[in-house]
Amino acid sequence: MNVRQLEYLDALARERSFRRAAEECNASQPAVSIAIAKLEGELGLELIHRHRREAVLTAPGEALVRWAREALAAVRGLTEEAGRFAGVLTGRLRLGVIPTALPAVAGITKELLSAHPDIRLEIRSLTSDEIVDELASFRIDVGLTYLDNEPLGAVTPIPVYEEGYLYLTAEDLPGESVRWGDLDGGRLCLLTPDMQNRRIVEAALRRSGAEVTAVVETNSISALISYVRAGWPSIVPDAWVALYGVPEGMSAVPLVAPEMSHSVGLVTRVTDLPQPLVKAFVESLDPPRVPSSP
Amino acid sequence: MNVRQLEYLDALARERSFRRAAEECNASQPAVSIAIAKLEGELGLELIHRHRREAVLTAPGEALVRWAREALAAVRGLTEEAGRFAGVLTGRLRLGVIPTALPAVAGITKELLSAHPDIRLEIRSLTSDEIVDELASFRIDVGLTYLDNEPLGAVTPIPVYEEGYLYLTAEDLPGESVRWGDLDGGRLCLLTPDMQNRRIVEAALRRSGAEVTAVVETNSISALISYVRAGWPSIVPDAWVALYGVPEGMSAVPLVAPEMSHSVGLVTRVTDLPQPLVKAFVESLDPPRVPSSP
DNA sequence: TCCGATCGATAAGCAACGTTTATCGTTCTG
DNA sequence: CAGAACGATAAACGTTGCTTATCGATCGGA
Repeated sequence: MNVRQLEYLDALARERSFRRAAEECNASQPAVSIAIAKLEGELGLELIHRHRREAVLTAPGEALVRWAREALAAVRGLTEEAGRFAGVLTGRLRLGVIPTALPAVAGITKELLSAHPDIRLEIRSLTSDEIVDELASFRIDVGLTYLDNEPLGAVTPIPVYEEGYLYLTAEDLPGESVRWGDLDGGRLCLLTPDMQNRRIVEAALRRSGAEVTAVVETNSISALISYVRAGWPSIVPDAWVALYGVPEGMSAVPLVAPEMSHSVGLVTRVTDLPQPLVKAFVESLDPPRVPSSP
Repeated sequence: MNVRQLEYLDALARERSFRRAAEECNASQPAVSIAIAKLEGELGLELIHRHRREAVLTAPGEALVRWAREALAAVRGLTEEAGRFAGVLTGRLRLGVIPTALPAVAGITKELLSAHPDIRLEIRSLTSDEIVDELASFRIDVGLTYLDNEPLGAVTPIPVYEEGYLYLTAEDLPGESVRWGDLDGGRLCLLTPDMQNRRIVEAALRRSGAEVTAVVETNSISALISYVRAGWPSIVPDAWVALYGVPEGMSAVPLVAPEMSHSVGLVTRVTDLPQPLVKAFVESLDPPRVPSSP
């Protein structure tokens, strides 16, 4: 049994292709073929259906890859810990982020990167559900998501900042703020219902008795803002405005009555042996940062 | 990085000797020397103080061996799982047992062994503290210990049987039972105070206001019973009597007022990915067994 | 139905690795 | 001071894992 075999198996499970798995591991396709065949021989099991066009794991393969990932995570932990002792933290920290928190991610990770220049970051935009999944299967190390809204999996939450909500429109607004109730009857552009931010907004509107029409739904906040320019107002997280500023010709005012906010923060796997990179990341947040423009 | 290197490191940490570590891994001493040197080279760290006579881990070594054990446990899990799918559960299940529960261990594991003849058992007599330690450092897989008395570590408890207490003496006893209070002023032979059973007995005596003299203290229950023969009564767990029967010329009666019992059971590491061998063991306990003579 | 693309398995050659036995220098012990 | 035990080193050897090149099989589109 070899660590390399486990890496191949993991990549194979993820990519469903010998070629792509080999590429991901910086190896040749036969290397993966042979290594997996040898692993199957050692274990006396078929791990992969080879007759199909798509390389799909068998039931045993599916079960075993979980252990492989567990082992690989430990090996990664070992390597990171070694780097820590050698004075330089190295390795790739894989971060899953919900779309609405993406503008905040640079501010949050700034300290970590400057303190440990050898760390590489991998940022992936994921839904909150995907974050829980990928954490559990060791495909990301840390998630950045809502902490207080919907049930999380078996994760350790670390609050980072409070997300507030702004009303963004192309009109000139008279006041300093808008009440949720004022939006009643409005025609808005909102995120798609599969995104948690949309569900948060819906709940706030419902609580204040406002009914709105979602004229446009999108899962991209950039698209959202472009629709605001085109005339449909929207509700956006304040972090986005902090990053881009208020676009020319638009106004952004806080939504009040009530002034709502939701806690956004990191989630990590629960473990009694924390990954050094993750530990360094969390410690670099001290004192807790709020998102700010660069 | 190689699984074999991690095995060597683990064995080295345990044995504090290159030679013994090599022996434990069925390898030659230079194999271990070279592998560790190579690992140190890869990580850029000194893992072991070599100048001393005793090979002792450095601080980084101590930290890294924890990750190594984590990885090795996952590899073991993978192997066991593979065996499960192949139809035969194989591997060694390492069981740590408090001395007073030793007579029960055969009864508890009987089902597992007959259901899976390829499983090998390793039974080690440990104190309850050691059980928690060795579980955490992956040196045993399951513990058999008291569940309800003193704080356990981060373990999952599974009750197995209730341990009751008998008064064992070489005299003829008139009644069917003895009250704890009746022992006041007695001269007994008891286990040493570092054993949890002794602390349980002390607490029971204190509660019923009885004061006794521990004429002989021992950490071996066999020695205890030999002293009973020699004339000093004692208090023994009922499991021992169930195994050996009441020795010739002695009497054993339950201690009552109150009739006390303590829960004895298995403890396992908390994990969301249970070891197949451990899982099979726990499932083999269904329905819960009580210790019985063979 | 056939051609081309893509997939994974196989073959052959090669370099690197892990292991062994034998031996050396050092350190603790009686 | 002699002997034993320890770990490092050297040399030799078999194995492993990797590469490139190629094959047979399968799927999709004209």
